[in-house]
Parts: sequence; C-alpha cells; structure tokens
Amino acid sequence: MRAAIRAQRSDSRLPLILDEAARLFREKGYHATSARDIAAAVGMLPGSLYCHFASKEELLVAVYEEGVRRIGEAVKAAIGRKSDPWRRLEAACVAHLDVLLNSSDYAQVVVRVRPSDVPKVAGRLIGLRDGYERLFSDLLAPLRLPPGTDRRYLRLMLLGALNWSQNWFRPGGDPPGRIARQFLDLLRRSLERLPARPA
Amino acid sequence: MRAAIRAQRSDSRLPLILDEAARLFREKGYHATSARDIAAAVGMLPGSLYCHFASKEELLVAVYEEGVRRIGEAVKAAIGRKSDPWRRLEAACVAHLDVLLNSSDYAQVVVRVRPSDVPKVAGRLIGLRDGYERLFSDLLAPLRLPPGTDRRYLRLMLLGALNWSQNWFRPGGDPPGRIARQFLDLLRRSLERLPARPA
DNA sequence: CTATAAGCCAAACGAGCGATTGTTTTTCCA
DNA sequence: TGGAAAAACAATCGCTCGTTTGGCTTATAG
Repeated sequence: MRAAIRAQRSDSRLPLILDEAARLFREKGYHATSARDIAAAVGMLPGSLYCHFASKEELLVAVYEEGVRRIGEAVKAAIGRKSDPWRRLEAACVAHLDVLLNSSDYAQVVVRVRPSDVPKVAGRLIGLRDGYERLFSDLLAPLRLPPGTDRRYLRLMLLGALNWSQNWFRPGGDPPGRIARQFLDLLRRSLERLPARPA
Repeated sequence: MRAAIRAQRSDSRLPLILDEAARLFREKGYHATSARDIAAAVGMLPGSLYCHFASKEELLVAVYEEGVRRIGEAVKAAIGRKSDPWRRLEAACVAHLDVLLNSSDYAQVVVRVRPSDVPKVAGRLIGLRDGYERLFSDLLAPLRLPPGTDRRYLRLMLLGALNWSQNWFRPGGDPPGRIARQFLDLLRRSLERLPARPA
C-alpha cells in the first residue's frame, strides 16, 4: 500500500494536463478552448498551468508534438515487417485513419488545428506535420506505377481525402478501416495497371 | 457633383462589411477575428456593425451563405451545356478548386471554418454545405462506372482531396486547375474501365 | 416643410481572456 | 530528518471580447 501511495503521489499532473488539453482542443478547437477550461478539466487553478508551460501556444505545440509522434508510431507499427509495397501502404492508410478518427485526441488535434490559426508557432507545427508526411513519401516511392504518375499528387490526394474525413465521419457508420480501404481501392485498380475486374 | 455626392451617401456599407469579414475569416479563422478587426477594416466603430447584424455568428452565416452561393454559381457556369458526364465532372472540379484557392474569400470561408467551431449556428452551416454537395452527387450519378463502385466514397474522396488542398496550396506552384485535373485523372483511368495507356 | 427611419458615432458595459506575482504545500534526496 | 526544489494555490493584473445604449446626422416619403 505504501508503494502504491508513493507512486500515486509522485505522479506529476503534466500528462493529465496534456490529455485534457488534447481532448478540449480536439472538441472545440484551439481558440474556443480557454486556459481556464483546461485547468478546470484537470482540477487545478488557471495560473498553475504555467508551472508546466510558458504559454497556451507552447501547450498546443506539446500536444501537437505528441500527436505527430503517436500517428507515426501507429503507422509504423501497422506496417510492421510487411514487404509488399501496396500492402504496406494499405496498412499505413488504415492505421492513419483509425488513429485520426477513433483512438487519439492528440492525433486529431494535428489535423483539426490549422497552423495558420496560431501564427506564433505556425512554423513549428507545419514542420512537425511535414516530418510525418515524409513517411508517406517513403511508402509511395517503391510502388510500381504507370509511367508519368506523379507521386506527389498521389500522396496529396490520399492524405487529403483521409484527413478531410474528420469533417464528415460519424461513429456508427463505416469504420475507419473500411473508409481507408475504399479510398485506396479507388486509386489502386488503375495504378496497379490491372484491367478492370472481370465480370 | 451633387449627384455624385448623393449616390455616395446612399451607398450602404453592408456589402463592404461582408467583404472584409470574409477576407478576415479566411485569413485568420472565425475565432481569431474580432468584431473590432472587421469594424476597423471597414472604417467604422465596432458597435455600428450591429446595425446590420444581430451577432457575430449571424455575420458568419451571411458570409457562409454567400460563399456557398458563389461556389455553386461558378461550378454551374463551368458545367455550362456540356453533356459528357466526365467532362462535366472535370469542369466542376476545376471550377470548385479555382474558386476555393484563388478567387473568392467567401468560398474559402466555407471550407476554412468548421461548423463545429461555432456551435450556435453549426446546424445551419452544415445544411448550407450539404446543399452544395448535392450538386456533386448529381454530377456523379450519370457516370458509367465499374459495377460495385460506391459513388458516395467517390464523392467524399474527390471533394475531400480538393478541399484539403487549401492546407498546402501556395500561389506560384501548380495552378488550381491543374491540381484538380491531376486528382481527377488519378481516379479516372480505372473508373472509365480503360486499359492502362499503351506504351 | 416636416416626420420618419436608417446609418453611424461615441461611450461604455460586464464578462472572460492569458498571464503574473507572492505564498504555501508537497516531494524527494542527501 | 533537514532543506532545497518543484508544484500548486490565491489573488489579481491589464486587456480584449461581443454587445448595448443613446443620441446625432441625413436621405427620403408624405
């Protein structure tokens, strides 16, 4: 029991602050969430937040960083040791969308909050997002595609459609995994240079 | 000279208010734009805005309505009297993206501002956007597609990719029309059931 | 010529904002 | 077990927010 109490006490509430900030930023957006909202959700006074963060913007950056880290981690785990390029891409899309629509407030903040909404840290946010998207460039590189196919547009179209799904997705409809596969399949058949499926 | 003065005086500044509100909402987002910002841009005092609008939310709705109207108008004009379904869709995508990235602050607000950021009027904003998107459903209906193709996902993917391009588009790169055609072409080849292009 | 109503100004309201300060409590290690 | 360091409290700062009120000017219809 002593050990349990000690462990509890030594818990810093910083992770809790990040959790609640992520949840609120995801729910209402950055500007519509006040420092007081976050403090109240954690159960502390507004001023106490500034023991952990220099400003509300820096708190956002911390949430954003963790979000990028978690998406990247989920996608890398999903790819695993697969070797077929199309299967790797499919696994990545499914994981990307799953973490984006379902499992992580942090990840949702990355897509929900526009860097240009927070000018003071916009550059850093964009840098973080770009870092993640390079992962998709790497996934697209080994695909064998029809000559003349622009991989950059392929990436932009795929990620754009996936990210935008946050705007219309409602739990209870098709699950994220199915959405991701549907999108990918719309591109896949042509780009694999297979004839349309036989009747 | 007398006539000129009279004409000037009778000018209502309401259109100017809408223009500046659209510009600022597009640039900074809804919450980051204050009523004082808008008033200053028009050259009047903050309180005077309320001669024309009951609240900041209602001003947003007015801008949003005008935005939806303008996108719809541009897309319909682009379709014109074309009859081939794929050409109609292409013209629509090009017009949609052009108005979204280039020509209209009003249109950009429609994509930029998330309805859920403004809960009091979210329902009306979503309704307006849904009304517009029905236009795309109509464009997709007459396409001859491989059996089993889900037109709903086709619409969601296409509009999602187009709308998201607002996040990465920078003037000076490829023009909107080219972007739209690139996206559409990535889908088109397979869905038209043509074999891959001959070497 | 006058009554009316719209458009705008001038001033300010209360609420809520992000952030700071000084003090107290808690934690942890020597 | 003493004492520094970290964490949180308590109170409040100055500011900006959306909005309201009341009065002045001016175009226009009767």
